[in-house]
Amino acid sequence: MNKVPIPTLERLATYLTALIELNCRKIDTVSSSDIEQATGINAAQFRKDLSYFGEFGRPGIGYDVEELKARLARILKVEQAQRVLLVGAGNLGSALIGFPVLKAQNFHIVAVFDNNYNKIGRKLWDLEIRDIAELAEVNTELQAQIGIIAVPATAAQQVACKLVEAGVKAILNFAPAILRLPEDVVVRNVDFGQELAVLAFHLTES
Amino acid sequence: MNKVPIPTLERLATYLTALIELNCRKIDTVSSSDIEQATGINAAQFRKDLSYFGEFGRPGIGYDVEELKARLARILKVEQAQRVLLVGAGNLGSALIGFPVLKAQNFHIVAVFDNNYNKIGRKLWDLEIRDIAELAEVNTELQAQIGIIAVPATAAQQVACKLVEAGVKAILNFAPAILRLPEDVVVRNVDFGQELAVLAFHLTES
DNA sequence: TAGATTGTTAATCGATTAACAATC
DNA sequence: TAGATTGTTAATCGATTAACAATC
Repeated sequence: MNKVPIPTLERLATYLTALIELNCRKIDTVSSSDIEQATGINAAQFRKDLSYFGEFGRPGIGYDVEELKARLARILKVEQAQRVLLVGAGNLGSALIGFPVLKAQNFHIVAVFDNNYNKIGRKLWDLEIRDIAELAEVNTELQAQIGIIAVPATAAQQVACKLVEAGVKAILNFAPAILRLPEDVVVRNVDFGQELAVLAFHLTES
Repeated sequence: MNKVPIPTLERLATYLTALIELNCRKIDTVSSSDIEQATGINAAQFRKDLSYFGEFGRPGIGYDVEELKARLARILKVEQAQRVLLVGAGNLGSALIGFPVLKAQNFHIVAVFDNNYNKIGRKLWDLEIRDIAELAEVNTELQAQIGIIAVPATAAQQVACKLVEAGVKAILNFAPAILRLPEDVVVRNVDFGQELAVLAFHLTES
């Protein structure tokens, strides 16, 4: 399990989604080329990706959907429910809490924080919005390891530091800001503006 | 301008964000190592990325912030306002319309569509939610080239086809689904579940 | 057994980084 | 001129794909 490439991990999540789908359709065995069919990812790539984690299939037969699904979920640590802290009770934060996909994938937002006194104390869906100052304290109880940053870019670095202080080890950052954090904290950035810019590049002059 | 790597385009957007920031701070000249400082991206990488598009700096001096910013915006086609169609008037759609970053980066959501008759005709912010069936018709007027899919995964493929029919050439897809589309249509997928799964992988057993 | 498909090694491809001559 | 920094070529690194022996 030595140094798994990030693209491999991303694809693992894609395979898992495809397997859940296949499982629903009562398909119980698949070959690597079936996976290529379903995901668009090269069959050799799929086998190579799995090889980082051991052996999963049977030569001449293929893979057991149910089993592979379970093992991938285990590798990605999504079979156990993961607690997630959300910072930022704006539109995006609200959308994330209400997003069915996250719960379906076993990620549970267990607390929301904001620094706006007009929001603190109010409810966002079924969660009370708490003061960002209480973050560390609240998390001594909750022990969440994942945090989501859904605040303006100007506040992002500061929020990130607070999350790390509170014991968070992995951060999903929606603010268009470059976060400087300790080596042992993993960050993934989602930047809608960047995504749209890459798309716009490909357009012909309008 | 032959075959620019996707990672280069993504970084271009990052440079642009950094340059806007530097410009605000009244800094008017930067070197590639200043950019490395600001973005964490290797200075040689930065120069290499620019080299796909021509010459931008002066040896011994560096780059003019104002000029570089303008030229990058032009390359990414974000100096001109881009019209964007949104499909899906749920929480995520609502968050996207209300997201200040998009407008700031010159992306304007000009129409929202849904298939839910309880929503059609209502307003989402200042936009009337329209019937998805009218998509192509509405876009003969608007001529938007970018579409955003913010619907459940089960509906994503169908929506994508409708967008393409309506003349959209670039799609930002938030549904965890693999879209099959004509070669000349560009797609970028944003999958929150996948992002969180990659993060969860890096956690130690809890 | 013959056909299918795996897991893995080797070959290819592409992207990142380093080095340096050109030049301000 | 001397020092700084570019743009680009070449070297390194890593990821993808192809090929194939092993095996069901």
